[in-house]
Amino acid sequence: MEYNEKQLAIINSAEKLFALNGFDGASVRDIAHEACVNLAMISYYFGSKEKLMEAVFEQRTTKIRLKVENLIQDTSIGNLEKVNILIDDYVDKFIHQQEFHKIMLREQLIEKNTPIAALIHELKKKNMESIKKLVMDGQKSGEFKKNIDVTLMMSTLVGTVSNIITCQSFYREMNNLENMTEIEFQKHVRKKLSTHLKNIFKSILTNEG
Amino acid sequence: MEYNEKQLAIINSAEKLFALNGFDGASVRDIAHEACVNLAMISYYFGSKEKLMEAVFEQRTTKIRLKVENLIQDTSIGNLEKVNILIDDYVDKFIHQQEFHKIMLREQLIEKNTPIAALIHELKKKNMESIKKLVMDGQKSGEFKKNIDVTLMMSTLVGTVSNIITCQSFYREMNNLENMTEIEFQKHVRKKLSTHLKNIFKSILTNEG
DNA sequence: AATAATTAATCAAACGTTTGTTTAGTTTTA
DNA sequence: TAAAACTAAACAAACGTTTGATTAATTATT
Repeated sequence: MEYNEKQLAIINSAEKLFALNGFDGASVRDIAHEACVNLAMISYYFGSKEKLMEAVFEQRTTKIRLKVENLIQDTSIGNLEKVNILIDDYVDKFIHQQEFHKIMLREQLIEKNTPIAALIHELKKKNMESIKKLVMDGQKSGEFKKNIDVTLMMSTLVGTVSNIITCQSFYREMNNLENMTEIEFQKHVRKKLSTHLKNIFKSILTNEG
Repeated sequence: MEYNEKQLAIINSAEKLFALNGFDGASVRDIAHEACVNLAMISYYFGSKEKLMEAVFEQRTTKIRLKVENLIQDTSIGNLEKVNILIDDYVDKFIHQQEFHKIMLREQLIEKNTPIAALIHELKKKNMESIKKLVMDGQKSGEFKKNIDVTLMMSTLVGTVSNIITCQSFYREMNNLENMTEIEFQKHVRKKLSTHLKNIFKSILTNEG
């Protein structure tokens, strides 16, 4: 879908306010005001608030799919190295699209079969299948051990990153990082998360001693 | 606070619907209907919807504090064993109070200084301090290694459990557990999460080979 | 190239619902 | 019989959406 400037302004404002206040908590009036457009333009362009939410998803999910497919093909990289690249990719995506990820977290708490729930489900399933394949490759080559619960492992990846991002201010407080600028802090967290998760994954996947 | 039967019915219904639809998504009419009480009873007993939410928190957080304080005192248990007990305690609490934890997850996405945000913050801070102390004890005794990021470690605990509980149906689907009863599944997840997290924590905390 | 016709974009105002809360009255309890 | 518990109805405010009018931009016609 191609959007003009005004439509993109609405989508960006919607993303921001949906992330902050939730779908029901963010009124179309607030979104219109934030985007500096007339209230009626939202219905005019997107049809409804619900459809606007779908547009936000459509706009963001296109870029969000992990680059696993291409990565798996590459024969010049070891499988553990591939996993490490994947971790960094995931951490980066989450940090740089925090608001959208917050919407996703919220949406997953609703156990209804909305069109958005279907989009999220498909996205997760595709990623999971790719990663399962990657783990199997590592097991065949002898790099990884047997009996790995990939779902559980991915929950640790996704869960840890989600938690840190959701509780940023708490993390800052606990580690006396309140004076860091936003960019400094992002860099710090990125590095910390990366090494933390790589260590965990190494311990889950290999028989390192 | 002491609540009568009707008040408890309201609190329970509110917990359920807040977890499912969020604060704004759950109307007081829905809550009243679910609790089989007249709409006006909510204002009558709790004053407002906001105060009802606070009552839900007050009612649940009293039981939720991890039993770390007592645990730390106990000299008959090793520190790694204490950590393992803590993990089981946390997993159990999360599984048996899923709805309340979903509300907490949602509430943490809102970056506003609501009374509830303050309650959550205090709860987390107290737990974090206790666990930091526990880790330090383990380091002094030589059981644990140095340079442990406790915040990051706790993010992995909380994040992994949250993620699995939030995405239960996805976890079931990925592991072909759709036919399990709710209780069987809870037992299964409990065991899986427990061993998974204990392995991770052992690897984070000790120099095991 | 100038004008008419058509479409798209924009807006303030109003629509009908639903929202949380209150009222004023009734029933129950002690 | 006074206080507490309870209710149906009404309240104003906020909600998402639609309307009808107006302006800007594009296309068609002469």
